[in-house]
Amino acid sequence: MSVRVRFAPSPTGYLHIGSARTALFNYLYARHTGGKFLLRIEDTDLARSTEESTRSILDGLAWLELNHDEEIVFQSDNADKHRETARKLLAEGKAYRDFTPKAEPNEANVKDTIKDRARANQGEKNMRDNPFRDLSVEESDARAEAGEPFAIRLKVAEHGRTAFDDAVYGIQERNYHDTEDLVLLRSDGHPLYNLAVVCDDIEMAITHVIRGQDHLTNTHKQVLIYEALGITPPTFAHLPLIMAPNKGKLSKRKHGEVVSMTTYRDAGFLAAAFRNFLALLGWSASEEQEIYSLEELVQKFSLEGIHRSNAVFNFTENDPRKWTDDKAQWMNAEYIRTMPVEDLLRFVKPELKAAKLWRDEYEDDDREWFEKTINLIRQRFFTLKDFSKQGRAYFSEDYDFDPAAIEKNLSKFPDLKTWLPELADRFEAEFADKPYDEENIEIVVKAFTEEKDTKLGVIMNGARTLLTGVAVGPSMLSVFEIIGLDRTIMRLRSQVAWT
RNA sequence: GUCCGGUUCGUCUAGGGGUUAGGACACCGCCCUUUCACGGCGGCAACACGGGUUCAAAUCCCGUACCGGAUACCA
Repeated sequence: MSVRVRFAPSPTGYLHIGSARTALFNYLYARHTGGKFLLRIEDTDLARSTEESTRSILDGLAWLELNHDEEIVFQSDNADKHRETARKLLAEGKAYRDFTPKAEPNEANVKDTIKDRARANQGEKNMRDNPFRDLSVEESDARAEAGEPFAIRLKVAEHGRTAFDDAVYGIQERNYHDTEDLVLLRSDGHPLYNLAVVCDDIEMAITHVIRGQDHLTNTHKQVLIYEALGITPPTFAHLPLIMAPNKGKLSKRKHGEVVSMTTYRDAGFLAAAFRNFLALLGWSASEEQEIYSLEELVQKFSLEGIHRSNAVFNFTENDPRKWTDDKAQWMNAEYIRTMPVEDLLRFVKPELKAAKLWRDEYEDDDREWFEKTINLIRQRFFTLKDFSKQGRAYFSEDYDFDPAAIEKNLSKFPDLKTWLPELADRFEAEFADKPYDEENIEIVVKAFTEEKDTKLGVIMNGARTLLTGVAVGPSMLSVFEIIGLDRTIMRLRSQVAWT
């Protein structure tokens, strides 16, 4: 039977880094096995689901290039089928009506309330003590017909255990004793998560459920539903969780945008690099290679390579340099400086366009210059943003001067205020009749340096500041050449940086 | 509380009876260089703890600690 997996996010926010990795693993497994990667939006929680969130998640997946097969399934569209299934189980005596009035959840802190309640039970709670569990069919029917509201709960047997062989965690067993008679259908008629998931997974013919480890207990409940339905459950593979630096939960509320996929897109990350980084969080091919193309990931991915322990997404709040995981930043830089230039150009173009630095000539008349420039400046860049920020001076006359660069390379050497314009004159004279290339530039600048009885670095770094606005970059000889004679002369004469 | 899971450098990880416990990122130092966040070389740094089993344990077993997850008419 061919593999069918699904990524099933609930649209209650943007695409979280953990969800993105789950999607990636599902995608890789599907492609590796030649199966299908399906998408299902779990929007059964009407109160929290939003269309905007769905769009944001879809955007995130599109950015990561995790294209799904077949039509997107919206879980809410299947509510009738879910209800039908619940009624079927009720009719078969595998579920029962619970007429207990619905308890309103404490809005403020649902999680804590639940935890406190569970703790208060001291683990002594009998999961089978629901008074309506053994209500006679006649009475149950009568009360329902009389219009009394009820929820439908699964009737979990007194003795026995659920068991499944997790592809990552191995054999998982749980006594029925520890599982409550879970609610399948709310008293307002809305199907609940566990029921909906099972129905849809069956409907979609899912063969492998790959999802976060936080679903481990849900899986036992779902196995129960499969058993009640008489259907063989799919294979489960639970993924270790991605934690915050303090090993606590990585949450949208506490950690903000670092966990959102769109943040990385907007910060100038390459999808390929981030995908690569994500793939290595909780999975490895048991080898030392770390840079993988998508094709390699697809080829090497296996459920066996998934780890059992949680991974930390490492970043330091309030440290701009380490706002996100170091390795993710390094990997992005690695991609930027090593990928084929032609590929990189496709990503640089929209970046420059967005910054209003793009000129169509870069694709025809100036293509050679453009490619050479990108190739030169990418060596020290970390993100696509750097092309429009640090690299701005290569594409525009309207660029800023980094105060630190001025301080370091200009202010300390007041002579440069007259020397640099002088160098401009020298360039103008010297290059009137010879090629403005690195070799000749070096000769001229060195001669100039000797005349002024100063160090080469003083002239070079002063020029760098004037020509590029920043203190870092490629070899100055290359910079002179790539900026071109006219712009070099103009910028060396300019006094704006000095004011 | 109860159930479940986990624990190798700061982080991501390799190794699953005999290894100088390997790599990557980060950090530090040196080199290259006109500066530099490129590059090169090097350094720091880990088997949670306690018992077993064994000639031999990071590796197998048990316990403890710690961390995490779940515990809802949320998903």
